[in-house]
Amino acid sequence: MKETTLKQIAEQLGISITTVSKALKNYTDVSPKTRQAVLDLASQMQYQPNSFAVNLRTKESKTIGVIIPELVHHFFSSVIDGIVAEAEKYGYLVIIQQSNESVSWEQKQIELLLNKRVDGLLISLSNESNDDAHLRQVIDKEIPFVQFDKISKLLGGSKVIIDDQKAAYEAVTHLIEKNCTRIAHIRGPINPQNAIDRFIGYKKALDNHQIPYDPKKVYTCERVTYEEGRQFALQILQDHPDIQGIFCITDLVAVGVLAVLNEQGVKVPEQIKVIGFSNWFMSQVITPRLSTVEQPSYEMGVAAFQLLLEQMTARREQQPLIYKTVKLPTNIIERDSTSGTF
Amino acid sequence: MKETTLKQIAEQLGISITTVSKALKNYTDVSPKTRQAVLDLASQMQYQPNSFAVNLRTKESKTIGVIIPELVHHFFSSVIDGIVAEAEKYGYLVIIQQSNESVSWEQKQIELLLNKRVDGLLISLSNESNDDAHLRQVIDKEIPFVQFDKISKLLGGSKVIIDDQKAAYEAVTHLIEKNCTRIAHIRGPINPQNAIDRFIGYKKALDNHQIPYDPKKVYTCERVTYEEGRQFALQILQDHPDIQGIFCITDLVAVGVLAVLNEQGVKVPEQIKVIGFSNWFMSQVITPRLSTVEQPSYEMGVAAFQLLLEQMTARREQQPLIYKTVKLPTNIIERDSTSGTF
DNA sequence: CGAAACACCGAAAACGTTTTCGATTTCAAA
DNA sequence: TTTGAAATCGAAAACGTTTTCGGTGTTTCG
Repeated sequence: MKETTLKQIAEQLGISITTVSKALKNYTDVSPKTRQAVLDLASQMQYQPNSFAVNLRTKESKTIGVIIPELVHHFFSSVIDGIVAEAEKYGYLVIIQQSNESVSWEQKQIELLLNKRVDGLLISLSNESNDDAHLRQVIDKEIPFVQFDKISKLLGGSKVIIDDQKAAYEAVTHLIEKNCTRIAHIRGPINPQNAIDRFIGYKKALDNHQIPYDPKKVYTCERVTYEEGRQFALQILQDHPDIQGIFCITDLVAVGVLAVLNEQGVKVPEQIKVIGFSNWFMSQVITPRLSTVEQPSYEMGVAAFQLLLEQMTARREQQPLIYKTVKLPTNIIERDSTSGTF
Repeated sequence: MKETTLKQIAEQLGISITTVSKALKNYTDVSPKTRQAVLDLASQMQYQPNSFAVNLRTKESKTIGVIIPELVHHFFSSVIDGIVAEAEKYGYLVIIQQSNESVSWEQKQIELLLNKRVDGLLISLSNESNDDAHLRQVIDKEIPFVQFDKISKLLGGSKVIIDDQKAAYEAVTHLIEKNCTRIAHIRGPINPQNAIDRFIGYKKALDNHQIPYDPKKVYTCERVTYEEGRQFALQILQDHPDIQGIFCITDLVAVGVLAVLNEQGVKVPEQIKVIGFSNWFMSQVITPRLSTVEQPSYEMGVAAFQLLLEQMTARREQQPLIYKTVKLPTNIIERDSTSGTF
């Protein structure tokens, strides 16, 4: 009925707890004979080390924490997928907490996870997080820590990102190559680095193709929703009836735009071309199928865990933490919403 | 630099560890004066109990495990959302593992979580799981345990489900009320209880409305994908050119169906009406917007945790576990894909 | 004034493991 | 036969907390 412990095995075999422990952990100072006896009895009694005791003794939980804005986003659940899969290979379990795009929640979740004494932390910042005081403590305490996707450039630690500027540049260039010259951008909120970078990429692409930048053609989302996509689409039709291309901060917004254009009888891609970002699953099943920027979400999770693992092993060996930044490649996926030229 | 411990506080104050511990936990046998002194110093030194030690001592981890087939499904991430939110209220953290629809993985994940000594387990079965031997051990060990959504009727423990038969009955009846008489059903795999129940609901609805059941109009998915939706749609158009309604096991499949009908120039809902299941986010943004059965996913997560909590507290108080089954209500959401009558 | 009640505190055990370090035994070499 | 090294083992401490139980010292009441 009760759980098997080292003590029980030791008593049954008439040897010490120490020897049992050593036998199970491949120490060299235990004879082959006793080792075998221990192994046999242990498997027979279905011995499982008590992880509470192991944690206490080793000061490790073999658990990492992940904080993301929202789980119910295809991108994030896909990143998590990658993290969990990679973590599993090394015997780590993953605890996921959501910040709900609020910096105070983010703060709270960090403390929760630190109290649970996770071995490391993976964070994608909330849109609200322009200030990073609550993250400083993580750095200061030397907790292994890596940021992914939505990061703070000012903050130390490892990072896994895509080249948002380049990706946005390519997306807008894609529109330009289709002969779009009047191109609007529905951008993300002010704080997040990736919204900023994509906006810069948009401007650079215009600039490099001798298209004048017009701030009136830029619309700023607050919450990056389907609804906002719809609203801005209407707004754009009203403000710029001659618009030819729309570059959206994310597919969700682009889908909202497409819905409105569809309702208003505007033909896509014949009259207006639309490109999104992130390649949500949804994008390939709507009509017209949405062109977008593919972002390696699963791979991002894998890479993030690997960087974290480096730090965790460094820490175990009392060595200074290694901070790296990994940039993952993106690529344009051309579908119906940008096909053909004007 | 080092973590604050009870010992440090005790030494600073010249009292015993015992008293410090009691002061922090509202024991009655410590004077207000010393209590205050302890509280002050503790907050000043930023004392945080070492959870490893607490776990070991209390034999609780304040952590629960969740096993789902796949995270990257809107339904499941939404359930998880509910679980995490509710768990947080009671100080529980959540570890999520995926079975990838494979029974051997499911087995493996259960063992992983049990080894980590989670206080309870929440499971939604994989499609493969017709056999439940690997779950018996959980029941036998008296681990608090509740199944949700995809359950095994044979297995004990608490359960949170919807009334799949009723929901499917209503969905098909909805089609019939729109004057559909020739109705196909794209069903789920053979094992999962909910696929079976929805199929039964489909048959009952036909039966109750004097429509003969035709097994040729039933198509069985193996992996319940968008692609399968497309394939079966083509098949249906070929087998039953006069079909009027299609009831799909899930929205994802329905979206595949819609795509094909669209490509083939079949008008929805004018020529064929389609209804899905689960109300994925996608369903309200495609054209035509998909009618579906709303399934309370977030609420399912909340309810599942509550049932688990009941068991966990019962267990802590050495009382027999309470097993309950909760059925959550569903309702039909009518959108464009079933609007109008023939 | 004596006894009983009360308020406050601490020693110690326990949870189960890992690891250090010293002790013992064995065996080959001198 | 002695010596030294090698092989094998175990005692004990440590990780940090919780909780039982007994021990003071003080107050209250008959």
